[in-house]
Amino acid sequence: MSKTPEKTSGKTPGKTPGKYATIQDVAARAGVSPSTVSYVLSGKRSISETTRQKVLQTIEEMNYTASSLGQRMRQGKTHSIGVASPALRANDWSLPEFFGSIAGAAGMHDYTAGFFVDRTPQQLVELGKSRFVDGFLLIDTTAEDPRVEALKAHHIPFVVIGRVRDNTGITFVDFEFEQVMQAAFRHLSELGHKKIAYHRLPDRTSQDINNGFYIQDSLEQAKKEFNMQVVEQIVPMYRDEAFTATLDVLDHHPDVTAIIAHNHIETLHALHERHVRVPEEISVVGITTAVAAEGCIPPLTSVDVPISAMTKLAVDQLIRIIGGEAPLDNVIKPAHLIARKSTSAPMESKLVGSVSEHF
Amino acid sequence: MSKTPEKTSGKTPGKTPGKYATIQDVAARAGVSPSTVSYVLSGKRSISETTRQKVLQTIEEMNYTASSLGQRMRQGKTHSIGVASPALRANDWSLPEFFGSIAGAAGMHDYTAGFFVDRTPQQLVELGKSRFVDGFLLIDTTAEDPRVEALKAHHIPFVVIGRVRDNTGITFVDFEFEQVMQAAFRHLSELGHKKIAYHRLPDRTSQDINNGFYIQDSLEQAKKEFNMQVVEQIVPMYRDEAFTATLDVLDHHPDVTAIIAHNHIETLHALHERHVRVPEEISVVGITTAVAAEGCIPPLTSVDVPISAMTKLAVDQLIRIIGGEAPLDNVIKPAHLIARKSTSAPMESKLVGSVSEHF
DNA sequence: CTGTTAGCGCATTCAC
DNA sequence: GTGAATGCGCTAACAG
Repeated sequence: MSKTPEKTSGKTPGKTPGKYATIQDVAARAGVSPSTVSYVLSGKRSISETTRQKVLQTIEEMNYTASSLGQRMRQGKTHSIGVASPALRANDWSLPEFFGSIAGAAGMHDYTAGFFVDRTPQQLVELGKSRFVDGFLLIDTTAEDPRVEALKAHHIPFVVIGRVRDNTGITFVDFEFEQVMQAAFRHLSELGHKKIAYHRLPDRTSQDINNGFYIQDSLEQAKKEFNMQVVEQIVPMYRDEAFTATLDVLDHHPDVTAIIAHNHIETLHALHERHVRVPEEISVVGITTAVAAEGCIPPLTSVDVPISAMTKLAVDQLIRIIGGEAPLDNVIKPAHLIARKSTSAPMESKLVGSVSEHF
Repeated sequence: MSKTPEKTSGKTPGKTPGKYATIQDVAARAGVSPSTVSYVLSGKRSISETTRQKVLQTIEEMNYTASSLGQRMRQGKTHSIGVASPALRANDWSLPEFFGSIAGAAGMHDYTAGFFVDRTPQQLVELGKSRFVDGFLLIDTTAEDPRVEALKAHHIPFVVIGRVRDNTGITFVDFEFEQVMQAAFRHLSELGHKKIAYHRLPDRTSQDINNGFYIQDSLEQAKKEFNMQVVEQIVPMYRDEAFTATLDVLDHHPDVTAIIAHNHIETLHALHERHVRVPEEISVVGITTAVAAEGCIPPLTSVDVPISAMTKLAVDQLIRIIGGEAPLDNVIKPAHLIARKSTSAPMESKLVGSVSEHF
């Protein structure tokens, strides 16, 4: 199959505008009007089979692909959404899943996702007003997030992944963090655990990240609901302190039979280093994604955060809003604990008060 | 009047019902022509201070921001680049730095970076031909990468981060992998190490990922250049096998005084588990990013891969190409070993042949 | 069933 | 120094 050697011959002789054929070129060559070509492509009205074939063939011959620039211009939309994120954490293991799923979800709607790291609210507003993007996905929101106010004030479409303190009038997709601890406590309680350790987030984190609030609340609720002794340790998320904290539990709280960990990786490494078998000697519950949990040794019992599902939903909502449709109801993805291989009934000998009873 | 009686598109001065003000609106209100407004904004020709101020003030009043849609249309460019990546590895620690730096570098040129995960060469070509993006950054290229051929055949601008087997006529930015082993060997040799272990990549990986070739070559060179005993172990990148391999070294090669590791995380964990002190008892050299290396305990001596610098350069090159300029010369970022805290002189008692000499 | 036509918002030539 | 006019490539409203 030989490609047209003379690229310039598509239109007026001597004219070499862009290097691609336009819909006009195709129409001229096929002897029809531009709108016919457009309709053949979009299928928005019926075309006689004869002309359809002719147009299709010409498109093939000229190697034509519709310019999204023209389409975007005509439609007044950029077909791209912005993901506004604060500085990226260097060791966030959920990031690949996060990026991948956003890019994938956007792609299904023929949208691109562009990433805007660490931009000011003002910059985001400019990006929106200039229609550089059609709207934003906001991630890692804080309780009082200035980006939310700014975008709202300028009527720029956005969806929050997470929540802020005052969620009235905003569209969000979040995880049911207020049930996380109950789910974990319930599971451990049913297995017979009486005394557990929890790597609590430091207060500053709790205030900065909105999830912090919900998790703290959830912990208080769980403590009321279940008769469980809890050793609380302040452990910043994503830091090596979780390693030390775990060793601390082993050293100073030998009767603890389970650990609920935000940073399960470090906890597992610490236990492994001390040759403490999981779950035979101690159970571990994480809060992470299914992919990460299944990758653990042993596969981690975890309250799974459905990142892909959440981002997909968020993208869907954003595109509804961009398209002028009313968004669906806000969704808080329920927290479910998935029992994998890192939890079991506690060792008899370690059970609180059982030492004297059994020996 | 036009045709539609109700579809007043905001042409009436001072009123912008739901849409944004256009350059026409501003011009009308300021009593000048659209081109004047345009020139005030672009500074591409001189404007009398009087009108300049008036226009600027009107822009302020009407809260006008130029539509990038119109600009893109006029310029024939989308102002967005695509990053074409195979499936994202779930535990690639360099990903945040990678994404962040690409987004940042693109932002400096007023470009967005969109991520296209796991697309076929054909899909990428369509994306380019439809001017959905202006060009591509190709990452994780293989020796014979079909994406390269496809994009080249259709004259779609692209830059490779990495290299392919035949690099004639393509623009790339890469790291000097062919010097990595020499750098590591030299450092260890200077410290006095005589016998070391290397976690070699499996052959299949070497063929799939172009880096593999260069690293293997580098290893052969280094073995010739330095008088060093080398225990080679096949270890897939990014897998737990590195953990086991490290334990193997400890168990079966007690006289090894240093390890060169592609997957330093697992190696460090294994050593930590066995209570082997780094660098007192064994030295470790990694091949990773500065950020990751500095985050290690102890801070890792490493042949640093300058991800941010490479991506920035790649983005710059791509944007030159998109703009019709000739790209600068291809760059291979030199491999430098940065000595941090994970290497030191070997233990006297472990030195090959030294046991009998000293005791 | 198909063609004509009018913009989408902007940057840029050409006139003055 | 400034304004008027011209498309960029496409879709959709309006005629046939």
